[in-house]
Amino acid sequence: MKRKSAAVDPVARARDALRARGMRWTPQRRALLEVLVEASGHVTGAELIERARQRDPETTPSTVYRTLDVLEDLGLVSHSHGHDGREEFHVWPASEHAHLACEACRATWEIEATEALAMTEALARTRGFAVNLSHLTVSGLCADCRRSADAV
Amino acid sequence: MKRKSAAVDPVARARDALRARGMRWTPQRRALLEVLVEASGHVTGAELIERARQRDPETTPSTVYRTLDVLEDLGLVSHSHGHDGREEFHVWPASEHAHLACEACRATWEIEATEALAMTEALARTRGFAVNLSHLTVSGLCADCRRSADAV
DNA sequence: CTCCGTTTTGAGACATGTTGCAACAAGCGG
DNA sequence: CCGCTTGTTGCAACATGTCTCAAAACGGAG
Ligand SMILES: [Mn+2]
Ligand SMILES: [Mn+2]
Ligand SMILES: [Zn+2]
Ligand SMILES: [Zn+2]
Repeated sequence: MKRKSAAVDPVARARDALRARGMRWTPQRRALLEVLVEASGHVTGAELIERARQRDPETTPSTVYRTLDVLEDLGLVSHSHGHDGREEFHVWPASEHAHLACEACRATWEIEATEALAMTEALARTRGFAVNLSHLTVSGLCADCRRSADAV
Repeated sequence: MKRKSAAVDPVARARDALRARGMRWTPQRRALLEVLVEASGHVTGAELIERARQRDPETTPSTVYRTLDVLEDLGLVSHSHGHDGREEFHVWPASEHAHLACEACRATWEIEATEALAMTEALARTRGFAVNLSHLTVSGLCADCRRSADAV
């Protein structure tokens, strides 16, 4: 049997968060939330539209993008940027992390907060700057690709 | 009187670099190079098209973007990404640096290589990863905006 | 100077978002 | 259940790039 406890279901949590701010719970938002709970890893806006259209072919891009903005304001999703600079949404990550991306082989890795501490600490100390870790993508050459490049 | 010495003029340097690779020196590329030498700071592709059109209204976007790619391959320009993820080109920077961007007030700062060393070193040591510093943009809240946020 | 192979350009279609605005509808109060 | 208020949607236009392909032209050879 289902319980209506406050925060078990992410969809219900989103609904409550919206209503708490005087915003509305619409079928379009509900549909996107359902897509998001089934997503994992990093997903672009275009991919989310695609998936939402499988549920409802009437799905409109502008509504999806606007909803993603709202959800980001509520802290329910976050985004970083892929190689092309395109936004990639990150849904309910297990832990906050930054991203590492090899420009050559296009592989990516996640950097946990502890590993990123050296950098965030330095910027906090010297500049009082609070780094948005989830938004951060560090690109460059991974160990393997670096070796290949040296060989040339 | 003008000298044809190898590398004084950035435009000539670009021309030589292109020819050395069997690529061609065209009026379109020359025009963009002339725009670039007069640019400073960070400039988006759209802005460069705009400026190129002041010289030659026939300027075509696809040609500009392709030329920027070529120049980046040659190491003559580099890009990072602004708040919206849009590419921002950096022309012949005095020194290689990363970027710091406040999400609230939209101010930006440059981080010199020495200051970024803490991070690049850590990633090199733990992962053998070579960070592309010029491409890096760290976003978050600057000291001032952090204070304002706390006050709320 | 002319010819030719290869690179480059420009046009147009396409991809991915963003924005203004009028119509719509969620949710509240009566 | 009904009507309002106000947040939301969908459309269309716009912004910024990317990609394909035929036509143009750079630059070296003859
Ligand atoms: Mn980039
Ligand atoms: Mn972003
Ligand atoms: Zn790699
Ligand atoms: Zn700020």
